[in-house]
Amino acid sequence: MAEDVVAGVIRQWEQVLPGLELAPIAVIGRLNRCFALLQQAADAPLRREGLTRPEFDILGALRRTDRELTPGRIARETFASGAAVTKRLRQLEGRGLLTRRLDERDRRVAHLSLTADGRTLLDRLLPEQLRYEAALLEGLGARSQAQLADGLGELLVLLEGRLGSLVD
Amino acid sequence: MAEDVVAGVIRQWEQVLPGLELAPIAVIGRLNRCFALLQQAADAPLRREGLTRPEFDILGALRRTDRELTPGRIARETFASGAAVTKRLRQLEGRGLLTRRLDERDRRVAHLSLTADGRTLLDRLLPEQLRYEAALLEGLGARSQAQLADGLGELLVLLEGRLGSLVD
DNA sequence: GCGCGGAATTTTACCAGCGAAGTGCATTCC
DNA sequence: GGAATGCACTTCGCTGGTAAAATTCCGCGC
Repeated sequence: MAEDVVAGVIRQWEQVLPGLELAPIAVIGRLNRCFALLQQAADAPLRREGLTRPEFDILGALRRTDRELTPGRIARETFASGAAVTKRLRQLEGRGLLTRRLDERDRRVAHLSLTADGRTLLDRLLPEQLRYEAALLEGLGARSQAQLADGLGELLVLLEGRLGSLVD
Repeated sequence: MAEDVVAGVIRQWEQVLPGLELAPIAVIGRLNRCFALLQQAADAPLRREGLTRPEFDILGALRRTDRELTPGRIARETFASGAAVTKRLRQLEGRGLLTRRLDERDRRVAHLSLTADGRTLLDRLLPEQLRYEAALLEGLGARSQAQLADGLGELLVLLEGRLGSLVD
């Protein structure tokens, strides 16, 4: 079995500063690297359509919840800051992928929904994107994949819970 | 066992667009979220010292390889673009954490190394950072943690190999 | 009803990173 | 030896992100 970069890094540390508890690197370091590589690799189909991953996430959130969402809700749904969402909405609205409807009762809030174009684009792009991602993960084998998904799920629960308590 | 956000997302998709192969989301979607949360949470000790994670990585690369490195080497070692490294080096050099020595044979290249200050800072910060990360992961249990590290390692090997071939 | 607290969103100012172009240098090849 | 090629690094212009302030508005308490 080939060795990944991080294993080498860990060995270096052991040699230079022995006695450290390096286990976190094995998880967090690898996670960081995987993310960096995936970001480069995994969004190719999106980029062909001129979409970034966060933009795609917004379209996806609208599609899968299957109703209008407010900017604030989208921000929470996609783990993004309000300001970032504002910019992305403007961009997507400009491309005609979604529309904005003002609330009559509370005029601070807007309700966003996919246009026909936006919906068509997403419905075409999502399966393509999923196939592409599946191809990337192919070498893993179903078993490892499920195991990895489980582990990440546990971690996610943990982090979601812990955020705010340990943050300092 | 509590459920993570992504499980909910997957269920939504199943309901709205049944028949899609959603397995990749279980891995890649979770990985993305974990990364986002970790980035917020895990770098608190670094930020207290006014360091970003990529800057810390540079200091770490110099410390653990235990010799001078060129900017290019650092870029490869830390998975960053050349331009990004240039900026970070300037920053770190300005703070007196590392020094630049010009090569005499080839005056294009510089050799960077930690100053005493930089080394002291890293040697103090690294254990602190590791303890902090360990605390974040604590709830996982050693078994899950090792399993997760393994899975991520496999994935990393896969991605390292595949990059360049599938990128389009 | 009127003002105040606070919420939802946008705007502003700024910073980090990227790709591409630029600079300076070594080396190769005639 | 001198042009040509190509490398190591930096600079430049731009895009996209954030934090904090500004804007707009609701609804409560008096």
